[in-house]
Amino acid sequence: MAKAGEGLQSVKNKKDEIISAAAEAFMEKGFSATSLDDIADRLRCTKGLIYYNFKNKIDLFFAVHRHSMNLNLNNIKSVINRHDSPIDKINNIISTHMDLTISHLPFQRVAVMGLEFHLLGSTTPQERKTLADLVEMHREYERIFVQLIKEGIDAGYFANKDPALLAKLVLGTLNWMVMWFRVGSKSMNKGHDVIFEHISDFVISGLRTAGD
Amino acid sequence: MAKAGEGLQSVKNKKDEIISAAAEAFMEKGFSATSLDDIADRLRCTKGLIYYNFKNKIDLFFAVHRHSMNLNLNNIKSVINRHDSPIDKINNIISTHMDLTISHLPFQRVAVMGLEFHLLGSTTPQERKTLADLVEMHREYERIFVQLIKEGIDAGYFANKDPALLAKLVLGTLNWMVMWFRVGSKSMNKGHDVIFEHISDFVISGLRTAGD
DNA sequence: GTCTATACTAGGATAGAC
DNA sequence: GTCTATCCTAGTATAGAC
Repeated sequence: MAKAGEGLQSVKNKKDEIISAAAEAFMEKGFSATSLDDIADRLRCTKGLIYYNFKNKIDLFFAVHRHSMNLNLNNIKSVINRHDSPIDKINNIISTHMDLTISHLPFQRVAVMGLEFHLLGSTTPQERKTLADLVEMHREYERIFVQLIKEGIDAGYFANKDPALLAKLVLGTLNWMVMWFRVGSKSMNKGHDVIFEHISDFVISGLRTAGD
Repeated sequence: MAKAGEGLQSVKNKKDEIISAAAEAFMEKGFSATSLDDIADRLRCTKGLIYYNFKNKIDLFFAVHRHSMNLNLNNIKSVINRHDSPIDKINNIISTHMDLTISHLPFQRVAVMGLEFHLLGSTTPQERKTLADLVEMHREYERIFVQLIKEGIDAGYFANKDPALLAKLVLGTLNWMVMWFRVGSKSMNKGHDVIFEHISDFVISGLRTAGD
């Protein structure tokens, strides 16, 4: 199992503290329903401090979102740079993704929320640019999956189907975890390793599409 | 391919019209960010009319959510009542779910949103009851998947793994469609049938977990 | 840097005309 | 039934004290 989330300094500056608190608040209520007072309350400070560190609410959300994507990309890249076989790479990338999900649930929730953020029309040009950057980070993340699947197909491990579609299916299975995975949940108390293994098996074998 | 969505009268009363418009608005902006004026604008009426038909905003959202779940449950039940083999049933339920997703995208989006609605604390007892009902409908829907997977395992089609977990993985793959599927999207212009087939293959083969 | 005002507005909700 | 007018709270954002 890959150790995810390293490379984050645990001594945080104020900005990082706000980002963490915001991630938790956004996870619980979503972007619009979360007030800056909600976030400030978690930090035992007032929203004045938030405005000192961030331009406004959407700016803070973007910071959280960017933090999530950096976390994901850094971890996943360190995995694919190892010289493993395609099938090992896929296995590692899957377990890294799952590990990130459970270790940083609030950030993963925000990453998913941000993905839904069409944020149609009402954004300023500056915001649009930031949003485009973030979307590009998601694309980059997805491209890594596409690439690995492609390699797996070329190596004869996986069925010869559209890698772009397959990547979306794999990411669907993995990302949906944020909907049902709860730390310390009783209904799913097998222990994470067993869950990880089952999910990994499901995805790999889905990619093989052997049966018929 | 199952024909989904029949049994909805196309001559709608006002309540249904509002529900449809609300579903579209909620899909675009989410619950909190959607104003009643947004919904009223789509209908070319004023929010007065909405308040005449629904108690308040959350009440309207619940109505949309309930509508979605009824649609889903009715369609899916008509499929499993046919006397097919387990493997055919699974195939049919998957294609029905996908068909519902693309035919009623706004409602499926709302169903997913509603699922995220922990709506923590701030709800009234009455709202809590409604919310519990809706969650129960999701559970019922999921139980159908669990049951079919169980049958598939017993019949020797699928790997002997926890059906509850497998159902979550299957539903993850399927539900995640609402995140990337766009009607008339250019990037995914294979035609729906091909996409359906690939998704179906992926899921079925994931359930088999044959490989090792 | 952090907090305490306080300004300002969007938007949920209601009363009452038609 | 549907709309107009209005109320009013919640919550973003800012100015300025400390």
